[in-house]
Amino acid sequence: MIKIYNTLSRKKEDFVPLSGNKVNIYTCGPTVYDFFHVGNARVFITFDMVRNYLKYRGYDVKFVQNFTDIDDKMIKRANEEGITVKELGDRFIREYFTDADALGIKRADVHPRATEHIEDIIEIIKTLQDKGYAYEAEGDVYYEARKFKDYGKLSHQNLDELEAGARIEPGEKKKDPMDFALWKAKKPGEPAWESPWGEGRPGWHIECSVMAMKYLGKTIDIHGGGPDLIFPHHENEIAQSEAATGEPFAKYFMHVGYLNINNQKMSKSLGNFFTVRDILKKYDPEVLRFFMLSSHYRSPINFSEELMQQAQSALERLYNALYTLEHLEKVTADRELTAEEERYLKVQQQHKEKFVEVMDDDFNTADAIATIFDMVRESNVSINENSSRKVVAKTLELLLEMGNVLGFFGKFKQGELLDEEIQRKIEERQQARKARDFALADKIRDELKEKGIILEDTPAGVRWKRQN
RNA sequence: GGCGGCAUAGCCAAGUGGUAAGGCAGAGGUCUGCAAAACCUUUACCCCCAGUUCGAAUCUGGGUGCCGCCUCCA
Repeated sequence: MIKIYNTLSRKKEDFVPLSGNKVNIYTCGPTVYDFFHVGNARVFITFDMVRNYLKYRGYDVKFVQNFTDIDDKMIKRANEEGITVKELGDRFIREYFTDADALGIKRADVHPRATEHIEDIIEIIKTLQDKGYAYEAEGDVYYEARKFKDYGKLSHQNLDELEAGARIEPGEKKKDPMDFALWKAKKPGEPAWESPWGEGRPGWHIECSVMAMKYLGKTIDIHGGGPDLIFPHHENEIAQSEAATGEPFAKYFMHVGYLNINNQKMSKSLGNFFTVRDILKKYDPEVLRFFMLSSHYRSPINFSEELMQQAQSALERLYNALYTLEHLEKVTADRELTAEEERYLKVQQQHKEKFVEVMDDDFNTADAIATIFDMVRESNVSINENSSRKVVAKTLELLLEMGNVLGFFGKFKQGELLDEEIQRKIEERQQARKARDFALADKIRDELKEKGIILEDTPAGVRWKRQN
């Protein structure tokens, strides 16, 4: 039984989908006004992992992640760049996919854009107005928070407490500080759409309610996002959606922990801001992914060069085991298993069961990675050139299976062949070694290293791998 | 002021009642022409104090420190 920590109850709950083995997930995607940063990346990677794992466990997952392509930041940036909001959005949606693809984040089933759902948004706002939850004020439309009696159930605050901390901006047309905009009247120079309230654009929160509902139905199984979305964004989504449909908006809310820099929240004003694009200049994307999944998704994590280095070394250990197994698969004999090998496979099977057990427990990827390391040690100790090929193949298969669930081992190309020239060089070096001409042997090894091929001499022959 | 989180080895990080997984780094060793990889050995008063319990890193109370949300923010 999979357990998920639900922000609504602040408890781990048994995961029971609403409808059989179908699971609908909606996560709040980026506002596409810039490259996304490592904090965003953590959220995307986390939900990619969640989605993978649920599929691995046999669920039929439908995954939707939106692009916010109209809001204050979009307008501001577009003006700075002297381009339209549409052009800005198009550009950074492309950039999103470039980085997300690199990180091994799979495409959602639907990536809806807010600006392509203006009609749907207007419909819902009208519904809210008809039901008495929304009011118009000089071309703006606001949601009246006090009308929704469950307001605050996600962030576990009551309205009066919230209101004590709230500010009213000068010139606001709200009746109450906790009310929030569903529709904003056009200001000079802003993109706008026709509506029953005049020209304007949607507020931020309503887009997610509308798109989630449109693609996944009135109630979704899992809704997720970054920690700072709990309030007000998700709180407001609940208020809008549940007022409009009369049904629960989402069964489980999952929120990822912060990614900090030097134990502080990343922010542009502190100058501790890293885009994924920058990180990938220095590190392999999979290292970033490994780093993220080395901690539980709800824990805050610190980002630093040192930790990236550690992650890189750790990942390398995993890859080394893979390369060794692949090499052994070529040189071992195809024969029946020994009793010892049967026992070994049983132990490996237990590691895999442990992997599933800890992943079932609210996606404990840190523990899951530990089971992969356990399996690797077992393999390194027990498997060698005298092993049965079946055992080698089975080990490799298990490792790849577990690694792939977490999105690792994307660079491991099984059965990859070196081109003939390199192959010839390796043989030439072996001849030199046999003749004890180590100067030549080392020279060849260095030459190949420059081409990114690392040679390692093992009892089972020469093993090669690609650098990084 | 309201709400919440965190504190485990040099670094990172699992672990919610039975005396501490895993990784990185360090030291020593084995193997090896060298290198690499791998393996073995080695490193923890679980922030402090009190309590509950046969037994607590794990539960309770108090304290200290750090962080976050309550305002756009992943």
